[in-house]
Amino acid sequence: MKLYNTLTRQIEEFIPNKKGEVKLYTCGPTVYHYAHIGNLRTYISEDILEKSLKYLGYKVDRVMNITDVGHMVGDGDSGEDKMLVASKREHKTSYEIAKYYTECFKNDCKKLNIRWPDVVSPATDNIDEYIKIISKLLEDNYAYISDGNVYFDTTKYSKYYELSGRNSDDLMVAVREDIKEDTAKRNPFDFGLWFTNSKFNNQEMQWDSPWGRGYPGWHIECTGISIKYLGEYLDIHCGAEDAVFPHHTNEIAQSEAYLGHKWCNYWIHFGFLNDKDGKMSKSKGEFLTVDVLKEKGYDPLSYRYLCLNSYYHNELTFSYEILDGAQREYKKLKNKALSLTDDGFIDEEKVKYYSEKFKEELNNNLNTSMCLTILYEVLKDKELNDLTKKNLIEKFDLVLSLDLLKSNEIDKKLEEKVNALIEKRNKYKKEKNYIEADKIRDEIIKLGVNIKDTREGTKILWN
RNA sequence: GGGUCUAUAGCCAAGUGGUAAGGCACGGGACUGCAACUCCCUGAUCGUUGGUUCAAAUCCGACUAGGCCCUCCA
Repeated sequence: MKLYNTLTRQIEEFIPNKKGEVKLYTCGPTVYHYAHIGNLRTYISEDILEKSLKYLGYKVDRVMNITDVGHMVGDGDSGEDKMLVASKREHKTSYEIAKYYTECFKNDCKKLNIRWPDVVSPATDNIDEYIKIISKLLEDNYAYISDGNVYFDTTKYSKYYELSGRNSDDLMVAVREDIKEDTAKRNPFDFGLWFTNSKFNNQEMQWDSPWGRGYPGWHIECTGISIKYLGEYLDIHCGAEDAVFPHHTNEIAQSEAYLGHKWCNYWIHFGFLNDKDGKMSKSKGEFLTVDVLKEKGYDPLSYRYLCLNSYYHNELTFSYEILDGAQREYKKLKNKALSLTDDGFIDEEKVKYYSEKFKEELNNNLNTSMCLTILYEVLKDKELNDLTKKNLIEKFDLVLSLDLLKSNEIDKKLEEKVNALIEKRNKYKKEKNYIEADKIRDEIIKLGVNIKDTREGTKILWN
């Protein structure tokens, strides 16, 4: 399987540490608010990666963290803790906030057919692990204590800039206007491992540690959770493109300093979903959640289809025009799949042929756009009978997860009502009273379904 | 200022040296009493500009435009 590795900046053959097995770590969400669809794009991509690896025959151990210990607020750093701000806003404790938004995130994943990873661990469940790692980093002089906090010394780790391709001379300190430089650091790019003394002094979540009561830095949680559940050798670590620096850069530094050897061979990063003004955010513009899309009449899976129609690393620009297009495409595709019958016998040779083609495209850096093309090819292939097509679509949907063969729940009462109206309409049609017939059709459309006249009679089109 | 990624028809998008996949929309046709369903047909020389090559959307350089990052984010 070929994947684009940020570490080497090229597409390379993926070779796991242990043949046939993949240790996969994916950075999870910060649960201080609802996730917008841009956030969710990353998890769709990770879902595709996990399912593709499995489809290709790998055994996959996947772990994801939930960041439930606060960092900064909103899209600017006004010096308040995110969890704390949410607590005040909703009159709940930080723990209640975390629990609530974790559930919301889980529900969004369900709606988008994102499989919930086997291990999902909240940052606050692993404090002992962080303390163990930080203690060793201090022992080995990779870390130091200053002004009550523990920092990682980035000058002690020679490959610090390997992932991001930067160098210390060209980085700007506190580049954003509202950020103040932390003067307790020895070097400007050192980062906090444990805080007992910071601007978030009213942090609700605090724990005892050898360095005083406080809370862990942001980066240490992924290192701690990953090593705890997946061991010292990781195959793939992924996240959105904005995590390359500093988050993943810092993770590599502290993990390899702690372990004393190379930690993870493949780093995969996902492109953003932007709007016209650039990066989507929770505080600017429309706050687009899955539920907002649903309220506007979009199927969440139309959004999944939209994401699947291009490479995971490409940026996407969101607009309703694009989503409308994706929904149209998705609905048409699904209608075609659902209209397949169980006729014929399964043509094993053809199944093998198309399955291999599909695998080849997954192997090619997860070319999901081509996977969809193959799906269209299967539907168009005149030599294939319906049952063979169905069989192939079922296989492809293990990865695509677009529910292509799953007809929507049919409301029995509604069906009876619509059938009665169709009968009435057919009477008028026979009498060539098209005015009344059209009135009834309008009535049916108002009930939320469409109808289609075919040679075999009038059929109901469930949306 | 530096790093990094991207630029293909109205829209989404594949293609990684040999004369541009696929989908949607539009238009035309078939079917239909009509139709929102279905089926058939139809479109681009690849941001600009140099260079390498027998041959470039594909490699190299410059330029232009845009995204992301430089201690919040997916």
